[in-house]
Amino acid sequence: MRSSQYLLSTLKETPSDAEIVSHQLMLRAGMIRREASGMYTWLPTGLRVLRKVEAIVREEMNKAGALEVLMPMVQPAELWQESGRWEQMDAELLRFKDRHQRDFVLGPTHEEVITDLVRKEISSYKQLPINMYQIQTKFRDERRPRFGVMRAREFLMKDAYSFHLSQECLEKTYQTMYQAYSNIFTRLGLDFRPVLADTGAIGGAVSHEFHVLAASGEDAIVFSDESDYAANIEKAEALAPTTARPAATAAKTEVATPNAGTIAEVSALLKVDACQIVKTLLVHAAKADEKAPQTLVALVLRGDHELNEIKADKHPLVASPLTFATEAEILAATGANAGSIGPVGLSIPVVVDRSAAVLADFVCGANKTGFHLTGVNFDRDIPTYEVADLRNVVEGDPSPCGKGKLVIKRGIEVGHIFQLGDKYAAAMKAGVLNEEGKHQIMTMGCYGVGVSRIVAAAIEQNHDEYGITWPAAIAPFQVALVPMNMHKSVRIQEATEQLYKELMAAGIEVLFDDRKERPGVMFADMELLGVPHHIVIGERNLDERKVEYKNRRTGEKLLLNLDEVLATLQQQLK
RNA sequence: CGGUGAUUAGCGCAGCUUGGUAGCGCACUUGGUUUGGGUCCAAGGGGUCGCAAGUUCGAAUCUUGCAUCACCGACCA
Repeated sequence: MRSSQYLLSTLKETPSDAEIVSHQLMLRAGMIRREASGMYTWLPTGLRVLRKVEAIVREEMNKAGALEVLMPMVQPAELWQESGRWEQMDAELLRFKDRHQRDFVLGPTHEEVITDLVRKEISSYKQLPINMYQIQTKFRDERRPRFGVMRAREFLMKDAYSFHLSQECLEKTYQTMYQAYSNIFTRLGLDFRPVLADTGAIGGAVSHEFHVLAASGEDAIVFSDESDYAANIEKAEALAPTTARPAATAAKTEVATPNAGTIAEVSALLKVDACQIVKTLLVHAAKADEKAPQTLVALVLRGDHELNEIKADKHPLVASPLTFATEAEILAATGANAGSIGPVGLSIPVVVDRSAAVLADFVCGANKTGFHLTGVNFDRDIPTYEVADLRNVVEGDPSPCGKGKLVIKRGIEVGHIFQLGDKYAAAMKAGVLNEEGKHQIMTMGCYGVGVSRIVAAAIEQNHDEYGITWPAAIAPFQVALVPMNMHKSVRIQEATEQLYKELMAAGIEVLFDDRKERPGVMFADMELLGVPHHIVIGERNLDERKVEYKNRRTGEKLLLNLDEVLATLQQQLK
């Protein structure tokens, strides 16, 4: 490709609304342009990278025995009504009507469509297992799109769905997919980790996420420093402390804490460490039955701990989805403002985190605005309560696997695999005849890869002060030809044209910068784009029939004879 | 959806307080200059100042409403 016939569209300045480095570099390198919030046009350079990611995903899926299909992006509402997700999913599901006033959705995922397909096409156990996938645009009307294509509303995803008669068979395909995903991210040249994950709204029992490690990652993932345990923080269990609760020694005392509402303020005012204070969060309670008015539940945590909303959401007393009480509800239930509430004397159920439950003589709100209690003890002062795991683990906690302590890192979720079970197949009555000739509901797995997100994640992990330093497998071009002042020198032009022809003939993806630009402009653009191998052709070395090779990532430079350029590059590209 | 902020040329921004019909840098066009790290000089093209209404002789500037965008939070395949 000659850059004079290409759309480089590089920017010298960083657009002001791009926050993270991958978004900034994708804009500056001319890879994407925003069309609306969370919706992007992929320019030629961006699309080249996207297609390479796609190709690797496709190859590995095919190798793993999955069959490629292409399902419609626009889906009829009836399927979603049948699975129950028409009601379950909120505004994230973009709904609209056609000219006949029939309801449709823009597909955020394809469990419904694939299940519908399979129940029509597959009728015998002999056709199972089957694993089908597609690489397609998804639309999720995110409340808050951000970070460019990292969290876009419209994005490219590879989604696969497998169907089985037995759990054993599902587990086998799950393992195959786990391996295929590891192969994909290894080939992409990314530093990634598979971690145990929560199954979330999609349902199912067992699930792993594949994370690319990056400081800008939206997810916290935890590792054991002594075993291979790794999990999303949402999923990681905080074990109950092994130490017994000390005996109560202090009397319950009310102290005035005017203007001290937060844990930090109370801690400073009373000179008590945050881990001896408990915080109380009021959330809406699960309805006992349709007639019961929705009331509240108090969640009690140590002052230095954070609520894990997934765990709270799953607690039987707590309404799902988890919602916090309003100021007015808090006042009505406790008689105090949010900054002064505590578990003593409440008339609503109290659920205490395991770590908070072993505290003695602790501090909490007095349920009286502007006052706290010191010397508070469970059982003595709070007769009825329940203990549960409610908090996020913190660094240094014992690993749930029993070996080692936890370390926390940040990750970008680029893949997610689920053992779904029969959730969709049962709701949509997708079954086959088994060996006994009886109708049996199938069990499902589903497996997603965020193809467009991978492009951003790869940049988060591979950049420097000059621009992108692509892993070899997904660079938009393999080699940049950078002639110095070609328009002034016939022999440079001839040498470069010759090299271009030679490299193209060898099947190498070359970007030939034939613009009438100064050297600095060309160097800056080729580095911004992150082309891995640069060949600089200048008068200086041409006297000895030599050109300069430069490696984008390592900065390594070599002087090459003109006739050894191709062989050297082929060696580098291996 | 709550909070905060923004919206003036393709990009980055100034002008707004104190109303008088728009400017700077980059990019773009032309000519020259320079040529191994985003040269320099000159001339030029490009803007219904997000939209609408209001106040006013006069609005980018003041008022009101709306829209869009971003960030923080909530939410989340």
